Amino acid sequence: MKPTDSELEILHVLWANGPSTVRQVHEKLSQSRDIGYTTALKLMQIMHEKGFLSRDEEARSHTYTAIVSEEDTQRGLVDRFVETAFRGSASKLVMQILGQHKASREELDEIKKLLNDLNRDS
Amino acid sequence: MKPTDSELEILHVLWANGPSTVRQVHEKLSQSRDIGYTTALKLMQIMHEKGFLSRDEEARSHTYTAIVSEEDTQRGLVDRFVETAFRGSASKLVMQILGQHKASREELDEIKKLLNDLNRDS
DNA sequence: ATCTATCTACGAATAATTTCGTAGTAAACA
DNA sequence: TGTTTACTACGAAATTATTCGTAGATAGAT
Repeated sequence: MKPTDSELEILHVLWANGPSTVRQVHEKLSQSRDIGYTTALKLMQIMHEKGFLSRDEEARSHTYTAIVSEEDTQRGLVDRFVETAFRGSASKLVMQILGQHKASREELDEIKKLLNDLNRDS
Repeated sequence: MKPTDSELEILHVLWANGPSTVRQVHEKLSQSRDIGYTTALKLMQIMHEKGFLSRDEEARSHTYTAIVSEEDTQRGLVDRFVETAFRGSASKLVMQILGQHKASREELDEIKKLLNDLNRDS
């Protein structure tokens, strides 16, 4: 299933920092936007119900861990996005990005290398 | 502002077919999913209010035209998507896609050409 | 002239998401 | 021991998106 935008914010924190308490996640989120503690709590509870997060209830403050991987999640999101925004044409999406200079010189080189590797295989 | 998923469906029809009546759009949408006529109507009315579509009310069946361009819209969507799903790293998104073999050989070649051109400019 | 089909407008139900307040409980502290 | 602090659970409000039914008007057909 697809995480919502708010859920993604939380996943990013957990992916970057590893298993965390609500307090820790809330602290991180607070750096970029206004959000109440119980809002973060509720979101993480819901994500636990949905199976996005596991929860260690040993300590009084539970520790949450992302069950879904960053790669798998992003793959799903990209699939959906390509479908809705680009009617299935992934290459049009890539062209859009590259045309926008959304990547630095180094990144472009990295992408080029990947492309060459792909060509070699196929 | 960002069009919703349903609104994007309609925009895609208008971008592909040019100015159309609700009837025509509804017909197209019906090909891919179940949707009532008045649902399509309502959506297009809302999109008109939001400024996504212009409307010619001369005839009894109004003719709607996409005001926002496909490119601009997609640019906005990509920006947002890169932000929420990839924390701002466009190149990670590109790598994701290319790694997924989501593009055909020809498309890959086209992308490579674009990359070369970009390198030349910068 | 009447009936039928087609159109718009509008209200409202439903669902999904986001938000936070309150209550209850346990721990830490004075 | 009593008070303050920190935590979870839960309910529910607010918002946004999606859906469609109904009413009223107009055009076209009989």
